[in-house]
Amino acid sequence: MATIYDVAKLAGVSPKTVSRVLNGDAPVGEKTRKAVESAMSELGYVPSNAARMMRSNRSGLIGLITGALSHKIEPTEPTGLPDLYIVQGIQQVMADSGKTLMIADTGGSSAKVPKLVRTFLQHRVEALVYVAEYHQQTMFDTGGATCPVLLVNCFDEAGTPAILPDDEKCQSDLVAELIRAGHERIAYLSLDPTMVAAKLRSRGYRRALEDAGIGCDPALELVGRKTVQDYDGSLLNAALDRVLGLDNPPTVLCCGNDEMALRVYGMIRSRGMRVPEDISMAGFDNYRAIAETLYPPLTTVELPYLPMGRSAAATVLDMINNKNKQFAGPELVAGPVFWRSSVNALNPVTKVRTN
Amino acid sequence: MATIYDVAKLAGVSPKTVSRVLNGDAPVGEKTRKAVESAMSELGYVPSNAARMMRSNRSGLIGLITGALSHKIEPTEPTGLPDLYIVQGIQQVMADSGKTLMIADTGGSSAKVPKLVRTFLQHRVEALVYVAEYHQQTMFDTGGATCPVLLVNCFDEAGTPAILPDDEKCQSDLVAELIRAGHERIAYLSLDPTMVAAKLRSRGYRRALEDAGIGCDPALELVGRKTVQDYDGSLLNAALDRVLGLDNPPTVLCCGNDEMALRVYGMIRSRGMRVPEDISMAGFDNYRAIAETLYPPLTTVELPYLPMGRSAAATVLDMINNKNKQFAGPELVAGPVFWRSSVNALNPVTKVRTN
DNA sequence: AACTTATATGACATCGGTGTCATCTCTTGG
DNA sequence: CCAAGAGATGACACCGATGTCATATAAGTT
Repeated sequence: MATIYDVAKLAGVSPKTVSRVLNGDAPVGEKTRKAVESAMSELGYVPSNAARMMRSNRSGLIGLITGALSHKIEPTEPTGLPDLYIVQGIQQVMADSGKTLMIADTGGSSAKVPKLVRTFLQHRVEALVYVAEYHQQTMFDTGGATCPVLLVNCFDEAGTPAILPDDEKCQSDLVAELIRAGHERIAYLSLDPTMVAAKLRSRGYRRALEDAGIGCDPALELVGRKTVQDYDGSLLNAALDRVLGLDNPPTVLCCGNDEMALRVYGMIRSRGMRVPEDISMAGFDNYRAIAETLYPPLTTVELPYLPMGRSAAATVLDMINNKNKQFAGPELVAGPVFWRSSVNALNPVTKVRTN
Repeated sequence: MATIYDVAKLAGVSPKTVSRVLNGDAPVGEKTRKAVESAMSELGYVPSNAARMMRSNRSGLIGLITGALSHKIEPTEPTGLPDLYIVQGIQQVMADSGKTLMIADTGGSSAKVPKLVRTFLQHRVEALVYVAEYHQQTMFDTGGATCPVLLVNCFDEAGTPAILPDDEKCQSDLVAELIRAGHERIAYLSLDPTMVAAKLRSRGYRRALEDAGIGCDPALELVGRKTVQDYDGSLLNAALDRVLGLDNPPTVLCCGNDEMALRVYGMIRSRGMRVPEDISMAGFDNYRAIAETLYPPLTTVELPYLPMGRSAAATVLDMINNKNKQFAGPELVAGPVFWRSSVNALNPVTKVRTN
């Protein structure tokens, strides 16, 4: 591979002049520039990043650690691949910034993380980004890295800067829309409450009710799924029995996510009820394969994973450029409500968004 | 960041001795090693890959270019994300080999490729891998790279080494199973014949018939989809009319892919026919969301994208280690037939595989 | 003309490792 | 007892860029 010396010799100039042509950081005579440029293309010269970096101490690399590439990508499990979207968002912004993204996959085992971090540090990445597959608390072992670290879709006790989905606000926005549409008896079927997202969504549900001055009825708030593995739906069925059997039953069922809504659609129908005439339904995630395919299409709310990725990339670049700057609390990113026909509008409302 | 000199000074030895401890390439006294190791951990020393590389001229990097991260990941479009699986496979093998994979995404525009290649060359990648999103012919602009180049899921005129899915053998294997099950009138509804995969699958269909001594009936081979965008299904419906109206109609419908089979299921039913009692069905891709969910479950065949990725990684490593070695023709990788109840067994057969 | 300033270029050291070669100290066998 | 070989360590140059400083020429100013 040709070096800057080869180019210099062929062009009849000093290596430093070639360097100047490369970087444009000092004036170079027109004739000299031409000579250097033709020498470079003749030799197929490409500057070595390694050599460049030794001098400047800036690698231009960002290390990204994720499990996004290693899941089973099975559309039968409607998880929606959030981390892949986040990685996309990060990639988009980085590509424009001139930094190069190094992506390492954990292959599903977090035990590999320290080794991956070490490799990144050997490459002198300017920052480390860790993307989790769902909203959770983690312990990201930075192996004593001194570079900026950003967590995405997760957070830790130490208060490392993080970009998080605003589950609470999304749920609250959705419930607020339901209230605007005239509903007051709103039931909530939550996911496993040990999940961070489930807790936040429930809180958002309650906050929307309180903000509207309606108040929470504990009888309307039930757990619809106990563990991530509990797929038989018996818990959900029982919860549904209980809430529909109330003296003052709900007019809307808010589900912890779209998949649960899909199941509830079936259970509602097998009870001889219609959506939305007899009861309205709402989901969470805007998992299109479900929300748009169901009949009637499902009103839901979306966590903006792509924007989260983009925001994460912007934050990282900011951290690199302003090393001293303090980054306060986690950044929360919320997404839009998608209003579809699964909710019966008791009041005439302005549509929020139909697509 | 601590350097090897800092470690050497703290441990009271020469930098070269520290280097020896790092690489284990020469004997070091027990006491000296201990001293060096504790100095390293005390300083949090991590060797600089850039410096290391300058001397050894081996970057330990593999460049991967793909659009896998940038698609719309919409399970409503049942494409199956082949390239993402391939990337996974490559990642798995690379992680074990000690090489670091640099992944660059084209963001859907192939115009970015030369720039990405250039960035990779600056990092002195030891090989370049290009992964296409579907089986196709390409022109991969290597920008005069002198390192090994491998194409995956695509090929070019120049005969660059490539790893390809064996569409022909997969289709032929599937049809051979249908014949073993006693079928002789086998129709084939192909994808757009301008697609490489469609041509190969049709060829596999014909070869299986010829190998079995049955011979091809042109009336049984029809185009079911003209362009990638043609989703209204009118062409498919017409083709179905034609083939079902034959004096000697087929006993099986082989579809260009599982998605087409899904549509045909509906069209068959709306004609009052049952699968498989009145007519058997087969697909292609083993796109689980469809093949396992349909009733009855769909017999189909799978292109082994993950193994293709693993094979690609192994090939690349081989190319790096044996620069002189010649790599003949593209490597074709085939996958298994999944035998499900959409095919009526006219003969008693041994099951191939039910899951 | 003398002086300032801008433009254009090169010499040389340096970044942090590793390859080469030299040196020194022990063993060990003849 | 001494040569030969193994083990342990260091001095020094080098990989390919760029930062610093020096120098030479041209152009503009008083």
